[in-house]
Amino acid sequence: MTNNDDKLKKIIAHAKEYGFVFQSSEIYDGLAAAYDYGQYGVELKNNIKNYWWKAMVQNHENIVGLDAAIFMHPTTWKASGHVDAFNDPMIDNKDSKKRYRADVLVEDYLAKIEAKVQKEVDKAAKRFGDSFDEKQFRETNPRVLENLEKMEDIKKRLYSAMEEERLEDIKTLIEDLEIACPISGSRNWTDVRQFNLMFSTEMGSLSEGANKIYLRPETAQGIFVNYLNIQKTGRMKIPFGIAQIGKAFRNEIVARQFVFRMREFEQMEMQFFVRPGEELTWFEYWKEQRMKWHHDMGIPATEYRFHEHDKLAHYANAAFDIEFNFPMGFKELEGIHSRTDFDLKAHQEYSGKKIQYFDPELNESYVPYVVETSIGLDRTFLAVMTYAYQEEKLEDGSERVVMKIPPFLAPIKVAVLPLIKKDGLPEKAMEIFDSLKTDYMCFYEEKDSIGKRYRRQDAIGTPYCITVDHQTTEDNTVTIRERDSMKQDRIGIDQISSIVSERLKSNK
RNA sequence: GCGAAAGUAGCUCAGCUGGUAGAGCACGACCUUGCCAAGGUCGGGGUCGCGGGUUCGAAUCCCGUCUUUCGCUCCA
Repeated sequence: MTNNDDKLKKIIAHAKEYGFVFQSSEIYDGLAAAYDYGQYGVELKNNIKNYWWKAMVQNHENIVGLDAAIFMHPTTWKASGHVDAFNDPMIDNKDSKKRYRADVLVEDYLAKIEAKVQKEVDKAAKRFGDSFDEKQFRETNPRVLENLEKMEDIKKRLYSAMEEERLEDIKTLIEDLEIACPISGSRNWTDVRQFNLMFSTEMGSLSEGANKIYLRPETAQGIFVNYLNIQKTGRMKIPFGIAQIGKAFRNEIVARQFVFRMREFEQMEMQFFVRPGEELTWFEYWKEQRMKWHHDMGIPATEYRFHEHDKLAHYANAAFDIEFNFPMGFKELEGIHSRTDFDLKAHQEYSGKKIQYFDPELNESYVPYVVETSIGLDRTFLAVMTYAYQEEKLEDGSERVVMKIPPFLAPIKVAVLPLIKKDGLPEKAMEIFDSLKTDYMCFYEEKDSIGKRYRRQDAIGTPYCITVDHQTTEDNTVTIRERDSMKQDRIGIDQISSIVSERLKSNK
């Protein structure tokens, strides 16, 4: 446990020192749980995206891409269920540390008054027998009237405060009513806070005046609302998929563990539309496909495992996670969900547009079922970093830190290094650098000793170093050093490109 | 949100009971060397997180505040 905490810390420190990941707005003391990808981080991230896009879109004739806007019509989130399920005012009791929905606390209080009234009514009913007129009793009995009036007053205050999101007023109401925590019995409350998973902002251009609009909490809805567009313009036949890479935003109360849980993060999602009834077959198919994608990356299979959800979300009828062995243990990396027709049906209902597919083989129309694969890009990045980060003891007793990033994902593929910075070696090396740079991300450096430069490339995971020495100027050969084995071969300059490209391919 | 810890150079940190800031590494220039983090010379860089208080004098003591990290809570 301690070792693994250390490992995460080391990865974070290494990521910063070598330009992979920086704390957001660091010069202003940083912003919690927001990170920026630096010069090498962005390369690694782009390579991961590219690997995914190729595997999903390029290699499937029936999957196409999409890049939807982050802003979406507010009704989208009503249809998806995000607005209702996550728009509650919450309040914490400082003593019991329990969190409650503030409006529910007040509602419970109202229910208690109502129960009191009911008791009064029941008592009267018993007393008067058959001649009892409940309506009349409620309208005339002073004690009942007083309570009913009180309830009306509370309701008015609560609902207007809720409607206009005056959170302080809800708290004042709770204080006025002297509502205590059912567990601790204390009235030591925090302020009421809106606990919504979605970030919101205003968009002034909507016709109904300034309107609340959300930053999407998942990329999936961008796919669902474009289902008709793509199916029609692409003449897509079921089964088919739509893939998308993009940012999503969730206002998590606690976001931590480096890039594992951030409030702004990037997802790579594919929604696969299938015939109703065939979704579980496709679910199995994608489960296997996605795991294969991870294994093909070059990280040992033992670092991954499946985890089945025992509690299903409202939209799903089957759900598996692919978990990765992060420094903090096995955690979710990707989700494969059978989302049924929940989303498309909801959008059909809210938009009034018919979202149906006419299946010529079955000769019938239906709302397609959806199998989703949704992977966290930042988490995949962290998975690669976790696997790649290695501290090695060398034979001579010295240590090196090497990022064993799968070569095809490495930020820099080739570093070109003149052995010394004179005798025309830098010029020769620059020539080689120029000949390679259009095909690969290359790096040129002539500062410091050659050993130091090798170690620096190890630290950013560069798989190959080409060293130009005096012999190069005589016979056009260089040495190529391999990152993991540290072995060197002497090869001709004209062989570099084919050797490198061959080895980069073999890893995938 | 609650609890704990921390904040001094790019990084890791030192700075004892108050006397106007240091080290190693890193960085820049030059010299020397030349295949796995070499050596030398010179140099750049910090209003010690921020605000206030005590004091002749605060990185140091006191109060407040912000931020980060960890634990708890939460988690479609």
